Amino acid sequence: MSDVHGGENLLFLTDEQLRQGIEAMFFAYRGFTADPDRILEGMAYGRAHHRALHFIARAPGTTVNNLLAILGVTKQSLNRVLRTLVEDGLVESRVGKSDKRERNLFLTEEGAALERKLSDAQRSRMRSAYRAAGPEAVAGFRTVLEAMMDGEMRRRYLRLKDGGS
Amino acid sequence: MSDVHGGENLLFLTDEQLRQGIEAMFFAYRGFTADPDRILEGMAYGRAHHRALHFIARAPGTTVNNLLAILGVTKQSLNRVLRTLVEDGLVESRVGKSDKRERNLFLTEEGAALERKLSDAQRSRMRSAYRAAGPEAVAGFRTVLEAMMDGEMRRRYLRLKDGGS
DNA sequence: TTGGAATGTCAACATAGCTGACCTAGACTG
DNA sequence: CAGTCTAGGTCAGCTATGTTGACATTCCAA
Repeated sequence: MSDVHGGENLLFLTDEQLRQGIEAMFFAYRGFTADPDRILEGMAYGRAHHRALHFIARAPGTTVNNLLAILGVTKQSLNRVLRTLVEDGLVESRVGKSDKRERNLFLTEEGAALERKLSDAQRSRMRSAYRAAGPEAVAGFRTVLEAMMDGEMRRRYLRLKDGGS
Repeated sequence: MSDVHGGENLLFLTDEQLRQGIEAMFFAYRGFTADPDRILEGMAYGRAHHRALHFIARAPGTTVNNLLAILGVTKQSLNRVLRTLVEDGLVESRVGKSDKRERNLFLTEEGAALERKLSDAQRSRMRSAYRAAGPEAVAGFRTVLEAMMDGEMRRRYLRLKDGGS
């Protein structure tokens, strides 16, 4: 009965607290995407293109299937995005070496340049937020985000994070 | 010069660390929206309806203009959503008392029921994440999210958070 | 050699955002 | 009171991004 009023771990989790977390997530995500969106507006690209560029930059040579799973969209949807990126010379799609059914995706110079531009903008905001909040807050931030992911996505995230490819 | 190698606050912010934060945000947001999305799929509603319901529940009697500013969409876009919610009897739109040009928005019983269902699902995930991460991580999470918002959105968020309406 | 997996393509559609134009009603101001 | 501004609604049309379903191609593996 030492936990009768819940202690930190329960008292803490009022609906109001949770709702504030939900709203914080909503407003913060808007900030999170605002800068790349601004860069992309006017170009014929959107967030979907940004995401594709990001993960190709992150894991050069990744396959379409892998990208599909990371992004969680249908292949038709991804394909439309990928096609425009390939047509515009930002992404190169090479037939797989060991398995020729696969396509390995790479950024061209131009693609890498755009990715860097988007990435820089997004990192810059993240850097400000991290600096303003301090190292301990950042650790907590990461911990909560990880706990919020779906199991499958968490596995992918962790693999990217400390695996590499 | 005591900060010559940056101390915790700089060393910390390698591009790799920042990228991990970006990816964590991406994957976590997917989890964050997954449960309400699942509930709404099949109904004729989507995330836009969820957001409208949420903020009307949060600030009953809010005006269209206020909602517009919070959601950051055009009135045409919001109107389409609001119209279906009113037609379906989930939201009530009352002519303003002091200013009859305004419309004050309220949830009906039915609207409140759906909002609760969506909200419960989303809170439930948030609660698990908070519990798993612990109170200190939660505080850090909130701090970083606040720092990540655009100025205008941060003001709105804080007003909602400790103002009430 | 046949079955199945990986990839790509076409068509059709839904959702949710956008712009621009235009309307009414009501409020405010000279 | 006339004129202008504000809140809201609506119409038309566009874009980006997602969805299904159907189907072709390529090629690995049992």
